Amino acid sequence: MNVHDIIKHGSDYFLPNLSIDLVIIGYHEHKLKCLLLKIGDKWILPGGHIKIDESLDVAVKRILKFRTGLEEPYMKFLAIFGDKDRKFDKDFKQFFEDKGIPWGEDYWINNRFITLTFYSLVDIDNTQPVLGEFDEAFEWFDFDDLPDMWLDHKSIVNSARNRLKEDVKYEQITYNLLPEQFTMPQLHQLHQTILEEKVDRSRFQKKIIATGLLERLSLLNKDSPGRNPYQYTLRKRDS
Amino acid sequence: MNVHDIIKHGSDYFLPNLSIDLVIIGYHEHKLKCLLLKIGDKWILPGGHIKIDESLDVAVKRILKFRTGLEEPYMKFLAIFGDKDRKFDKDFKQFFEDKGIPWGEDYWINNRFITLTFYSLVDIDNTQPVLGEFDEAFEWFDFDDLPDMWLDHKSIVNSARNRLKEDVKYEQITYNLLPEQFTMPQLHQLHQTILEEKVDRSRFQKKIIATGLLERLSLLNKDSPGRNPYQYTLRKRDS
DNA sequence: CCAAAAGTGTTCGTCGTACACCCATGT
DNA sequence: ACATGGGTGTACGACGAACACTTTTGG
Repeated sequence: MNVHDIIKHGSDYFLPNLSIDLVIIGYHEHKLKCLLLKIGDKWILPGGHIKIDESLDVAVKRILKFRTGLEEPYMKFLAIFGDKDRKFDKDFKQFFEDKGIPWGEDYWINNRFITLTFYSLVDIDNTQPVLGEFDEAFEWFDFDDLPDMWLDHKSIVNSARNRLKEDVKYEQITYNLLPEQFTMPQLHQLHQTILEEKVDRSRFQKKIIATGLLERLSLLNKDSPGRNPYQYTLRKRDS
Repeated sequence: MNVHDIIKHGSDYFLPNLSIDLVIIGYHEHKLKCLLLKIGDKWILPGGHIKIDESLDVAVKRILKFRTGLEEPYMKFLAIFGDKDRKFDKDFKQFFEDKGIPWGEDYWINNRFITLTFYSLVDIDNTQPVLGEFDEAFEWFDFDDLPDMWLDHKSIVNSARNRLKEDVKYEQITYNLLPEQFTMPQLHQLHQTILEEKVDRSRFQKKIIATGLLERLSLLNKDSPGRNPYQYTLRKRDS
């Protein structure tokens, strides 16, 4: 099956009214980032569809792996978007006409889709984004500086950002945004960025260490002034 | 459109691969209950499908209202069940053959469905369940004493029960399980039932009152021994 | 030696816990 | 009067918040 066939007859391969959109979140230089793809002059969330004979969780992992190259990324259900007027027809018409690609009202791609959204936390430096057939570029955008996006995709991104803020309070999930080895100041700064507020260093460190989830490694040699921080890594499960 | 037409050609009216299942939860005599429908010799969760030109939230409210008669029930998203082998074909074949109703492999009802599940909290005494075309009976089942159910419906019910336990810790939602006016001992007992553990009366009362969400009304006249409890009701929003 | 960064300690207040005590009602 | 059930108060401890202090490094 080729891409132009899918645009037209996607229902032959995929569940016809469902789509999956991913908010892939990274962290770089004290900023939360989100991976977007450029189609035409606007940006879009990476996503895909569920094969007719494919379980949902398999589909999500397949799409996520395809987009990031990661084997076991952290991933969590975000929300459903099911409005009846949620269609991409006008945007696609514009795009395909600009590109000189055939387009028709009855193409599958113009269907009304119910979208299942997931968010994923990744280490940017360990991620190799992959472009789809129509994607002209990818870019990690700052959450506070999003470009023009298709339809309601900007609000999906923002709901993921708010959701992350909520989840961090109850779950230990932020390690996924950092390299395998990281320092406490790094983790501390990350939490402050996510929560958008100051967090007491002393208390933070004690709380994190008290969970027993981290393993303290050797000191990191910096070349900047100040004491060298310890490095930490997520403790193995079976220990 | 009649029901036999829908079984066969449902895709003409509904999104073809999506279904909605509802875990409708009530509370009676210190027990959490769940509304189930009898089809054949097994029980099933009330549910329905999304019309082709209908928003998801409208669909859920429509189905919930149809099943309970309630205008504005409390409702919350639970989970998605999207396994590829999730089909009802064998059960339906059995049922329709027993009933002498025509059945064919290619009927819509045999599709693979991705199921969106929601849970709802209702006041049992204020709820009038409605039977669908094939439903032989409805009944409020104790969570600890569920009957034989279709497919994975029993596990859906159990995940709703666990979810409720989690949600109660962070949200004030339990009022929906009680009549409009209730007493503090009632609410206290309800929380103990949901959490399946003892809760200190004194602390509970102080915490609830401190939220400022409740309005204290007149005393309730009991005919049992002991002091008369105050009645409470949920304070109006705009006050 | 000093500034900067990392790590640890101390004090204080708030809130959850457990329990005791007081109040009202039917028998 | 007393058992039963409902409402409130108190003493204790754990934990979060704020801030101070010590340790290590580069310049």
